[in-house]
Amino acid sequence: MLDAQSTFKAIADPTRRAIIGMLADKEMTIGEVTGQFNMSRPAIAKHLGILRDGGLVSVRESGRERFIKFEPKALKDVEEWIEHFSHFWDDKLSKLKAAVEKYEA
Amino acid sequence: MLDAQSTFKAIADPTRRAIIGMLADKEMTIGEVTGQFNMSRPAIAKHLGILRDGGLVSVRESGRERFIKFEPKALKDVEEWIEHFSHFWDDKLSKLKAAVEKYEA
DNA sequence: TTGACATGAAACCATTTGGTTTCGTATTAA
DNA sequence: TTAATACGAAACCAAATGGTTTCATGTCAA
Repeated sequence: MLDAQSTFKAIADPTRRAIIGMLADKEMTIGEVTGQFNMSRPAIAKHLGILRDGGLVSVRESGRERFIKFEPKALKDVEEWIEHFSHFWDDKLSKLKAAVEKYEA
Repeated sequence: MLDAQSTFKAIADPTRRAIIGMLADKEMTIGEVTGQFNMSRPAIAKHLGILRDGGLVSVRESGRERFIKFEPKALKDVEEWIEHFSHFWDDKLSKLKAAVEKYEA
């Protein structure tokens, strides 16, 4: 069902945000991700599990490896929540952008 | 110093996101906010403290009351982190928007 | 086929989180 | 002046969080 809560929880941790940043560039195995942190593999695996619960990554198994891939949709959902408040910092230019969006739709 | 971490932590809780939603409309006292939840006042006061740590609200004292006000800047910071990944769902139209933004700047 | 590799899973631990109740203290209203 | 109001602060608690170590298992390579 991918509820928003699990996504917000997932991005609340700095290690997990760093992982997302790495995975945005390319798929990585759990071992490769672990190599980027001073932390045990099980700890990283737990973080990846939470990221998956939050819909932020998917897993592809290949032999004994697991390739982790960034899934942007969940992040887009968070962005849309924030957009509810964007009129606070939106100016006229941003309203133009919104109009353009509407035109496209 | 308003580090991003405290802001991400602040919005990770559903009660706190609900509080933000209410405060977007108008300033409220701690008692008023509490009245909207089935939760004790100290619990709400703690949430408000975390929101303040995250830069999401400010407090104005007036007599025995504390008026809580939504502060959008911190949310904008979160949005900007997400924007780092927006090219995943951006299409050509969004690139136009980006171009317009650049033109303005 | 044997050993190294990549991972899952479980048990465990300290700290943080999200809540409570209780009590103290200004401030306002009657 | 007295009582109710709006809040802060402290003590406390259960559960969640973020980490560890240990062990088991399937897969690949020599």
